[in-house]
Parts: sequence; C-alpha cells; structure tokens
Amino acid sequence: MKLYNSISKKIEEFIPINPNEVTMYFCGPTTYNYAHIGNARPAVIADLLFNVLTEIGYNVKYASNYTDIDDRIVAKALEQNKDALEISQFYIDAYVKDLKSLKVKKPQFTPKVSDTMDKIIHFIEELIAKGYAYEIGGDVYFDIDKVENYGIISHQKKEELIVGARIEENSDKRNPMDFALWKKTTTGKNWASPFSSGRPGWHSECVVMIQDVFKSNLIDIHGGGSDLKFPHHENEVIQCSALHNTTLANYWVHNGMIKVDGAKMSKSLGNVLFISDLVEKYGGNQMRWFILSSPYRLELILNEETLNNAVNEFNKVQIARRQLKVKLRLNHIEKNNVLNELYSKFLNELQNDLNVASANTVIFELIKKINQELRKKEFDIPLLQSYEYTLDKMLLVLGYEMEEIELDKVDFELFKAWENSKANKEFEVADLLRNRLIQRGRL
RNA sequence: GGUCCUUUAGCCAAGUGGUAAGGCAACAGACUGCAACUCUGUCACCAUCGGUUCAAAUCCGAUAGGGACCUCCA
Repeated sequence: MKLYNSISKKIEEFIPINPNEVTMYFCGPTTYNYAHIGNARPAVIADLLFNVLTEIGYNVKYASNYTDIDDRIVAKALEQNKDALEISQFYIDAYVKDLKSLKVKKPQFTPKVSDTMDKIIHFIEELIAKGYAYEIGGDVYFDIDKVENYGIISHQKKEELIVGARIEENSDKRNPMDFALWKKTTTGKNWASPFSSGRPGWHSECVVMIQDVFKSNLIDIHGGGSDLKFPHHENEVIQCSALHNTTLANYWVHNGMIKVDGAKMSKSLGNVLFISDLVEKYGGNQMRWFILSSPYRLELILNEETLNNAVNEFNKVQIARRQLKVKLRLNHIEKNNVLNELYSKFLNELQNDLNVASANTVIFELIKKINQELRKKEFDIPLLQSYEYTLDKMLLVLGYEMEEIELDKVDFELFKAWENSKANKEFEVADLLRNRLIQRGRL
C-alpha cells in the first residue's frame, strides 16, 4: 500500500507500527447542524481506505469522533432552550443516517468529547505540569515558545505564522500563536476543572480521544479535511510531541475540499449542500461514486454536469451487473467464487494511494467484457460466473451497496410470457410484460 | 507578505523520460417489433515560453491562469 503523507509531502510505502494491524483516526464532525456534502468526503475516503487495507490483509481499527461540545452547539442550545448534548445527539443521529445512505460503515470506535472530559482535563493538567501550558484567568493556553518543531504538518515556519496570525481579542496570551486548551465560561454547558468552569479547546480533544481509544501515543493513520492541517492538526501534533515526543500518527492524510461550481461551500454564499438532499435527488451509491470520482487529495468540483457524469457512470455499471445476474439466474446458474485476473489489477490501483480513477478503468474493462459476452448466442458460463463474482467483489471493496438479484417464480413466468408474446408478435402484451419486469428491477 | 496545491479533448480523468488509458456527453453506424440496454467507429498541437536529453505531458527554470491555508471550517 502506498499513501501520501502530509508530513513528508510524498507518497510513501505504508508500513504499520504492528505488522498486521492498522490504527486509524479521522476527525469527525462538530455536530451543530446537518452534515453537508463536504463532511461526507473524509468519511467516504476513510471508509474506502478501511476497505482496501482490510482487503489486503490488515486488521484495521478505525475511530472517528463526534465533537459534541462546541460554542456553536452551545449557542444553538441556549437559543432553543435545550441541553447542548441533546442538540448534539440530534445531529449525530442525522449524521449517522446520512453516512449510511452513502454506504459508509460505522467506525468501530466513535468517541465523543463529552464522554472524554475527565481525560481531557487530566491531559491539560499534564501539559501545565510539564511547563508546556499556562493558565491565565481561568483560561489555559499552550505555550508555543516552549517547543521547537512547530509546523511539521502545515510546513510553515513559526515566524511566518506569527506574521499571519490575526490580532485576537484576548491579549493576555504570551504569544499570539498560543492556542486555547481550556476556555473559562459559565454560559451554556460547562464542566468544572482545576482551572475554571469552562470547556476544552478543540485541539486537545482529538489527541485525548485517540490516546483513549487506542491506548497509545502513536497511531498509524490520522486523516481529515485539508483545511484542518492548520491549526487543528498542527496543534494536535505539537501537544503530543511535547508530552510524548511523537507525531501522534505516522501517516497524515488530507482530503481536498468540495467546491460548488468552483466556489467554496459557505453559509454566507448560501451554497451549502446537505448530504440528505443530494442523496435523495441523485442516489446514495451515485453520490458515493461522485465523491470517489476525483482524486481524494484534490478539490472536487460539484455541479450539475459532474453529478450527472457520476450518475451515468454508476448506472452503466449497475445495468450491466443486473443484466448479467438475470441472465445467469434465468439459466439456473449459481454464483461461484472464481476471481478473474482483472481483480489484482484493480486492487493494485487502489493500493496506489487510492487511485480510484484507475481502479474504475478496470471496472469498465470488466463491464465491457460482460456486455460483449452477454450478447453472444452461446455464452461461456464459467467466464460469466467469474465476471459476476469479480464485479461484486470490486464493488464491495469500493463500498457500494448493491442489491442482490434473485429471481422468483413470478419472474420466471414473466420472462417466459414476454418471450412468447414477442415470438407471437403480440407487442402490446409484450410491452406490458416488459414494464412489469422493469418495475420489478429485472430489466 | 508566507506556505502549498493545481493547469491533459465540451466534462470527469489515467499517466512521473520513449512519442496520449478509461468514462460521461456529442456525432455516425450496427443490433432491435418499437424503445431501452449493448456493440463498433469518430473526437487532444498534454496552459505558454525557454532549457536539459538521442527522446519530455512527464525533469529544470520563467510566465500566465485557477485554488487552498495562515487560530470558524471536512
């Protein structure tokens, strides 16, 4: 497996810490609203990465968190006179449903900030005790001047970052680059701590949840959107580096942003597209195909044309698969489990930093072979059986959820009657029968 | 101002030194009772300029365009 690593900015051979095991974490959503299509991309990419790693023999342990405490959540809670965690749970449920519609499997671990609070507070105490953080008026900040290796994710020099740093309202910080670990507040949901009543900073949460889930200060893969490189991931690394002298993860992977007609999705532009709306309009598998249609590290442009492109491509695969299965079942031919040689070609492409475009090329190669074989008067049964098995396996690795097609008595009768009426040139009857078969998803 | 990514046909894209995969769309045929599906065919001076090389989309340099990040952000 080859993976692009944001630390080295190169595609590297993936070598896990333990030979047959992979530990992986992707930053999950802050649950203050319904998930938009941009939120889906890292989840789909992670799901694919999980599948590929599993397929090539690794035992993958995958975690993705819910940031269920945040100023925006608290604001919404106050507005609606509800508990912040109630708001979070509502959007977590919606998010889970959205991801399911995109055929994303639930990670084995889905830690929440609110469940990890004691450990987060303890972690901040430890940073203070070791001299990497300081408290001012109940707030706690990480002291950027105490560390040297700041910038390994974003590849920016500390001095340059200081130039770019915006002037902040809190001028008590020793250095404008210092970031909050704990914020004192009694407005809305808050937790008691040795520093003050308040809420934790975003950057500490992920570190602690990773350590809590994996019981380790170093995991294999950490991912998220490229907009999280700085400051979020940079700050995760520096805390872990200060305390444990690790980069938290050996491989940092970042996906590019989704752009709507060339513009970044934002509330102010009013172009935020929710997963549920898109899935309803274009279909879940189709939206997954769309998300995977562009190299994961680059930006993905969403517009009418690119969406239709994805829908047409997926449907082409789906139609060929259905025709293949119907043909085999009509002839009472069972499934077998013989892999076509195309499969290894397919898997190799995915092992090259998830090159889905090239993997899809192999799928289309297979689709063409299937269509050609189906057209023949006398078809090669073992060949078609292996095509069926191979195609299903490919689609499974890419994570599509395909309907299994089994024919019942009614189907057999309909097909027989359809053929008869065509032979007898009773075309009106034939068309009725054909429509029924289409309705049943057999044509 | 700093850091980084990107530019291949109408669209999505593969390709990382030996002279352009695949898909969508379009068009033309074939198949078909009609339609859908399918099959066959057509469709690229690889942003520009310069350099290295026997050989460059691929390496180097410059220019131009598009974009991201620099404490809200997937």
